[in-house]
Amino acid sequence: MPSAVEHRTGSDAPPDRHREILDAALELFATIGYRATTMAQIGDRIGIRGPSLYKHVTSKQEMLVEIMAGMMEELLRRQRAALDAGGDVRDRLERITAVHVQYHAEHRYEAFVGHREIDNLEEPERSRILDLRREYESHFRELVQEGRELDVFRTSSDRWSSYAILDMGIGVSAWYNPTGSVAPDELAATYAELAVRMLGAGDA
Amino acid sequence: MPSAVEHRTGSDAPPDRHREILDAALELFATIGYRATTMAQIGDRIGIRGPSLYKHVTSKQEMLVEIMAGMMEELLRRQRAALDAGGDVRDRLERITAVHVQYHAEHRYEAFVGHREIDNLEEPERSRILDLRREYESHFRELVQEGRELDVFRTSSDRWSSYAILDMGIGVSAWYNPTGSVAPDELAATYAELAVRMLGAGDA
DNA sequence: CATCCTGGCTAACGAGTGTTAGCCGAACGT
DNA sequence: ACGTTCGGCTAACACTCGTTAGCCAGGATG
Repeated sequence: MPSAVEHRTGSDAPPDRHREILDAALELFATIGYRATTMAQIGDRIGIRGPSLYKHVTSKQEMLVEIMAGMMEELLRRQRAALDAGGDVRDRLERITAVHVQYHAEHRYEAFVGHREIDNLEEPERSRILDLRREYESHFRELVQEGRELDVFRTSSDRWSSYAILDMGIGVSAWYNPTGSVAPDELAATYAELAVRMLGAGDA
Repeated sequence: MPSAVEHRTGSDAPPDRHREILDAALELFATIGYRATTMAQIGDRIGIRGPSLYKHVTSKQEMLVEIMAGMMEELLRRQRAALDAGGDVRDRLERITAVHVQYHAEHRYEAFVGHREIDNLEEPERSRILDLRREYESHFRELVQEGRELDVFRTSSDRWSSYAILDMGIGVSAWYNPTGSVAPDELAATYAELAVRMLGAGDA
């Protein structure tokens, strides 16, 4: 289920301009930033002029909202699925870490924009998305805490450890190269292992 | 050696406008971003008008250059000192990790801007600073590699592990609260421990 | 006292940009 | 055939913002 529609080859398949525009915008937002991106540039990417975009989207700001809300909701959805799959604390922490990293590799543009452009969202969307993010982060913290109380994890601070895991995953979206030789799920598994080792529950 | 000059209390002590302006700019760049920050806002912070800034700085872009170059050079300086202090691989890795984290906590604005605004630097400054960053990162990777070859560290990839350590430190600059109860050096020590555990060299 | 320098100010320019208005050709339904 | 809708286009508006020009008060300097 690829989210990008590539070059129009001829004139078959319905263009789905809305998606096409959002994909172009996403790439530009990720590459040069929301404020630096102009409507004309987005139009260029799909071969139309800037003002023509308004036949398909309502504003630049709304495009950012759509991208960021979609990103955060999808991320939470996957995290919840990982948690609902059950297992012991360590299993669940490995799974949500893997989900976290895999998403940040597979959807590095969405993830990168999702973290970098929050302050360019106008209220009330900004607060709404920050709430989602807090919920997302809290699942890591609660799991680390649970593991520590069960003596599965050893850590001096649930908060710092969970932030460390979160941040090393977020970092992936900044350097991951999809044309490289490492697959997202491979990277995810490696990072999950790093995380549990960090929490003092390595397989030694 | 605090870099910020706070509220003018009266009219003593030379204002050192240049520093004052850079500090105001830094705070704004970190808070709302380089492109979103206007010269008028920077002026507001120190009680003068936007155009008056040009009596002390040459341009907005040059302020960004000064901030980012200063940050990266200072970071490298500290890292080199940590490496030159010697010790075995594990000692050195713990030390550069601690330096990394401590700087990102103590100078979270500089660090945050340093990573977020790179693409807003015009060439050739951008390339120059990216070179410094690559050098900085390579020291982590080389140390991880050295440790792995000596069987001190166990890791499936020097590159990924070192990126993980780097990114969890960078993340600190985004969430660290200087008015909180945790001191930068305390956090640094904790993260250094997390790092070596991650590399399979925990004290267990 | 006269002069100059420092560092503020306002006014204005010029470039860039999101968005709106209004036009028009092509495809399509009836 | 004909009207309507879709989705392009150009022109233009409204506004923001970095930067420059030019003025002036006040203190330092001779």
